[in-house]
Parts: sequence; C-alpha cells; structure tokens
Amino acid sequence: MLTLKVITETPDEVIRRLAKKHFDAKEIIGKIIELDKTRRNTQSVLDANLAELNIISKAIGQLMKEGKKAEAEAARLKVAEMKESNKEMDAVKAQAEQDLHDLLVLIPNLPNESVPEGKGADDNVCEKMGGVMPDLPADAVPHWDLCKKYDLIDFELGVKITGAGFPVYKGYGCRLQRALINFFLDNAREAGYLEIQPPYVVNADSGYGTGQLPDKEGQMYHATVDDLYLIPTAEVPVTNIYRDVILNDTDLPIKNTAYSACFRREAGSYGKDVRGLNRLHQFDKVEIVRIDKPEHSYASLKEMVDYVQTLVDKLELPWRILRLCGGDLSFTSAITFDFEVYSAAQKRWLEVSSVSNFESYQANRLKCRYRDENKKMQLCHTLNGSALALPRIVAALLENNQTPEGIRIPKALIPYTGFDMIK
RNA sequence: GGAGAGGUGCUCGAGUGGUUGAAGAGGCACGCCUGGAAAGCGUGUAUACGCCUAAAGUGUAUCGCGGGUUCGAAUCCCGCCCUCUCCGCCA
Repeated sequence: MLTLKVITETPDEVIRRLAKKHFDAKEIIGKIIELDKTRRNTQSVLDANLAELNIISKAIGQLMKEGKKAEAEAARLKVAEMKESNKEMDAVKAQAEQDLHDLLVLIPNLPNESVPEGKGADDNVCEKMGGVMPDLPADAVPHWDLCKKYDLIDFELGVKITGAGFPVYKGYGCRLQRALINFFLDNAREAGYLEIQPPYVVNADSGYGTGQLPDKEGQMYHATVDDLYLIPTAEVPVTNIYRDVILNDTDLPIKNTAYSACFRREAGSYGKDVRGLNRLHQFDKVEIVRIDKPEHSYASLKEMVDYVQTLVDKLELPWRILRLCGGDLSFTSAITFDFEVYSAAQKRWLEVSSVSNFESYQANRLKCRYRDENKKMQLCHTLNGSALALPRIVAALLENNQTPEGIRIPKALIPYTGFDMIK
C-alpha cells in the first residue's frame, strides 16, 4: 500500500498519477485526509492525558510510601474520571486507524511516469523484439497434439486424478521439465541470484504481505483446516522472507531465485486461452526476486529485463517485450514489462514472464526496511520477475521446433535434457 | 495426536505489581590509548505514532498477540498464536 505520508503531503499528485490506472482517487483520498486529521488530533489529546495519568500514578505510589493515605485516595478518584474520557477517545482513534487502513489498501500503486497511457492489453507498447520466427510447414500442429503424439503430457489423465489444469507429464515430457528448471536455476545463479527453496504453502500473514490477500483471495487454493494457502508463485514465500525485517544498506540489493510449483485457481477462465498448456492450475516456474534501495531499483529492473532476454535468446525462441500500459498494470505494480514468446502453431504470442518494480508499495505492507548511509530508516523497493514460467515455454518449444523427424531441442538445453531430439 | 516446558531488546540472560524501555554479559559503532593492532578505558547502541517549520528535543505505545484486574502490569487473570522436549506416527 501507499504510505500515508505520500497521500497526505501530495494528494493532488497521487490523484493525477492514479488516473493513468483509471482509478479515480479523489473521493477516497479526501476521506483519508479527514481520517488522518481525526487520528492526529485524538492522539495529541490522548497522549497528553496519558502523560498526566502516568505522573499521577507515580505520585500515588510515592504518597502510599509516605503513608499519606487521604491524599492518595483523592488522586485515585481523579484518575478514575480521566480514564472514562480516555476510553472514548481511544475508541475514536482506533476506529480512525482501522478505517484509514481499510481505505489505504484499496488504493493501487502509483504507475511510474514512463508507463504509457492505455486501457488494456491492446495499448501495451512493444519495447523490443528478437529471435527468429520459425518457418513451419502448413501442417504444423499445436502443442497439445504434439504432447499426445510423443506422449509427453497427458491432460485427460490429470482430469481423472485431479481435474482440468493439472496435467500429467511423462517420459520426455518430464525430462524436459527438469531440464528447463535446472537450466533456469543455473543461469540465475550465474547471474548472481541466491537460490532459495521455499515452502509451497504459506500462512495468511504472508498472503497479506505480498498483496494476494485480501484482494485476490479467490486466486489461491486455501487449505482451510490449517488456514494455509498454496502459493500462486514463489514470489510470495521468497518476498516474505523480508517481512518485518530491517536490512543494512550494505545488504542491498538482495537477489534471490527460487523454483516452485505454482497453484492458481484461475476462476472464470475458459476457451482457447486455457487449451493445453496455455493456462494451468498447477505449473512450474523459476522466479527472481530483488530487494533494493529506491535509488537503484530501476537499474535493477533493467538488469532483470536484460537477464530474462538472455534466457529466451538461449532457448532460440522468437520473443517480444511489452511495456504494460496503465490500464493493464496490476494493482500493486509501478511498472511491468511482459515477455511473450511466439507460439508458431497456435499463431499467437504467449506471456512467459512478467518483470515488475513495486517500488515501496509492497515493502510498506511487508515492513521491509533498511538503514541508509545516514542510519535513517527507509522502505526498500521490491522487484520480481518470472525467469521463467515453464508451460508456455514448453508449448512454444514444442511447436516451433517440430520437424518430420521429431522435436528439436535448442542447443543450450541439450546438456540439461541429455537428448537433442524428442522422437 | 498425548504429556510437559517456554516465549523479554542485535544475541544471551535477569526480572512475580511502583523512576523497568527494561539489570548484567556479549556483539556492534564511535572516541581515548598505540608506530599499527590486540588488550584496556569511556561513550553510545530499538521501533511506531503524536507535538515541534526542521534539527535538537519531547509525549505516548510496545517485554509473542488480544482482552481484563489495578491509581499503576514484563510481573496477576482469561483467550489465542508460536517454539522446544518426551511419547506416538512417519518420508
């Protein structure tokens, strides 16, 4: 969430910038400013009263010691009165704080000034393209047919065991998964990321920390008996490592990477978007996470985008980078670059990575802070990106590399797969 | 799942109603000392919010979390959470 400070000190600026996300903040910010006034005023009075009470209490202790019972008794009566009015004021203050918090979490992050205007996916700006478009024969088939032909992934079997969106991988299909995971992790390590193996199940505090709760509660599988959630991405457990943590400026930037299975309910999805590997309830992903100083976070963002580009290049996939427009930006993101790879048989672009800077929005909720060079407490910036999500990479690899002899494996991956062709 | 023990500051650890935001030790930082270092000595070492233009300062809150008793709670009472040990189960 945004800090109260930025809202109360520069309300017009906040309203202006949120317009790009098509969020009309005028009314809500007016309420916040009012509530903040109430909060401050009541605290001032309340604190003064409490200070007086503390003084009297100490005096009573002293009087008792000296045996001046009558005086102590008089003071005691006075205190009883004051406590009554304090109770009311305390309730007012607590209510204002609660209301303030409830409103604050409704305000999305401010988009960076470089985020383009726009309503939705069509207005995203193509930043850069690369890789070579494959020249497939007319009878090229989509990955779900290839999965069947080479017995790589059995979607129907997953339906039997669990339900739609939980595919069963087999043989070469499994080996390709393992190869990609190791390939991504090794590359991340070489790029300076520390590998983490996090839990795949988190508590509610972690869900709130990264913003999945309360807004996106429906997206997560919830194990109600123990009140735990299956992670939708390794971002959740990894970023929450730094919840309620005070770092030193010398610790930053922190660079972590993690492989995890990811679980998403994807309620309401249907149609060709979810066919085959396009959208799953369970999938594999390697995530990169950074915690950084505000003044360095955009340099980090660029490094992350450049890094992801090296991955799709090594996999010899045609790719493009989109700079998301205001309307397509997620609630918590200040800026996001999406990576898409071209799936030649489906003839469509598939999103395989999303690299974002959350600036201090996530850190404020996480209470992830650091002491700067002047020993001053500051919120960190948090960033993360997929590097990469497997299913759509697999879809593109299978489709783009199909040949009459089998499916060709990109050179960089062969040391990981142990085979150069799926036959 | 059953039984027991316990949750105090960066760490260890004292503290069962009254200058305890918290002894003591360690760690860390700075200063003195030194040719340099070690040792030694001294000083400092939480966070949030409020007041103050800012700094300085100052007020309030915080000893797992929430509530209660009391003029006054780390200390007493109730509820919850978590950790550890033993037993059971088990990859």
